[in-house]
Amino acid sequence: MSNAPNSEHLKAYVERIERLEDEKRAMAEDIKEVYSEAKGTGYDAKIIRKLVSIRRKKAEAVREEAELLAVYADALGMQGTLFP
Amino acid sequence: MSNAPNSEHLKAYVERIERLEDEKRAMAEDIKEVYSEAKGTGYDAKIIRKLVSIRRKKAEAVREEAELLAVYADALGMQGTLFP
Amino acid sequence: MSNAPNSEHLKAYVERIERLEDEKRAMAEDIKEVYSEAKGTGYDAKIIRKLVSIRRKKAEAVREEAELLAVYADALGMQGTLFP
Amino acid sequence: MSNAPNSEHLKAYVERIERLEDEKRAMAEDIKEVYSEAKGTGYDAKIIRKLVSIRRKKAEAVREEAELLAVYADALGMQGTLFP
DNA sequence: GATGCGCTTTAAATGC
DNA sequence: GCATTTAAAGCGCATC
Repeated sequence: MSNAPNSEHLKAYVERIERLEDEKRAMAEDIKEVYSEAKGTGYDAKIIRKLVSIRRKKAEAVREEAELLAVYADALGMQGTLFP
Repeated sequence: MSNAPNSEHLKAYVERIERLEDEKRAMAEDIKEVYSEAKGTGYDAKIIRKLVSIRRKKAEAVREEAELLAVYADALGMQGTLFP
Repeated sequence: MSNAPNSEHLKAYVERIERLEDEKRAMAEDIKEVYSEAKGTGYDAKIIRKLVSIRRKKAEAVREEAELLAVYADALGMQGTLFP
Repeated sequence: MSNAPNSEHLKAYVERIERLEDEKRAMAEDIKEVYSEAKGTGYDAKIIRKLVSIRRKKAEAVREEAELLAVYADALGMQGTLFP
C-alpha cells in the first residue's frame, strides 16, 4: 500500500472537485438557457444581463454595509485605538 | 396588463437567473473548500489544481475526438447516397 | 531597412504600453501608500477598504442604471419587437 | 467635534483613494486602446501582449540580478570586519 | 523578523 | 470584439 502522491486520497479529492466543477458548469449552462429562453420570448438578453448586474451590485453593497457595521461593532470594543 | 420592462415575465427570468447564479457561486465555494481541506491534509492545492486541469484537458481532447469520429461516421453514412 | 515583426512600429506600441503600465503600477503604489498613511494615523485599513468597495459598487450600480435607461430609450424606437 | 467613523479625515482618505483608483482605471483603459490601435494597424494583440510580458519578465530578472549584486557587494564590504 | 497563508487583484485564455 | 472564466501574482496578516 502506498502513500505516493497519486494515492487514493488524492484521487478522491480530484474526483470531488471534478464533480463540483461539473455541477458548476451545469449551472452556467442553465443560466445560458434561461437567457436563450428569455430571448426566445422576445426579451433582450442584454437588458436582462444589466438588470441582473445592477441588482447584484446593489445586493453586494448592502451586504458589505452590514459587514462594515459588524466591523464597527468590533471597533467599539477597542475605542480609542481604532480612530485617532 | 402591462408589457413594461418590469413586467412579471421579466422579473421571473431575472429571479431564475439569480437563483442559478447563487447555486453556481455555492459550487465555486464548495470547490474552494475542497482545496482547503486537501491542503489541510497535507496536499499542495497548486498541484491538485494542475491535476484537475490536465485531466479536464484530456477529457476534452477525448470528447472532441469522439465528435470527430461522429463526423466521420456521418460522412460514411453519406457515402451510400453519394455513390449509389 | 525592415518591416519585420520587430519593426519600429511594433517597438513603439510595446513601449507605449510599457509606459502606461508603469504609470498604472505607480497609481497602485500610491493607493497603497494612502492606506499605509491612514493606518499610520490610526485608521483601520480594512474599514477604509470596505468603505471604498461599498461606494464603488453603489456608483457602478448607478452608472449601469443610467446605461439601462439609455438601452430602454433605444428600445422605445423599436417598440413591439423588444417586449412580447 | 467628532471622531466618528465618518469623520472628515476618513472621508479625505477615502476620496484620495477613489481619485487614485480612477486614474488607475484610466491607465488600464489607455492600455486597452493602444492594443486596439495596434490591432487596427495590423498587429496581433496577442503577440504584443506576449512581447510585453517577456520584456517585463526580463526586466524583473535583471533587476533581481542587480539586487543580488548589491547583496554580494554588502557581503564584500563586511569582509574587512569579519576577517581583520 | 521571517515564513506561510488566505485573499484580493491582475493577466491570460476561452467562448459567444 | 467583448465578456466571462481561470490561472498566477502580490499583498497584508498572523504566527512563530
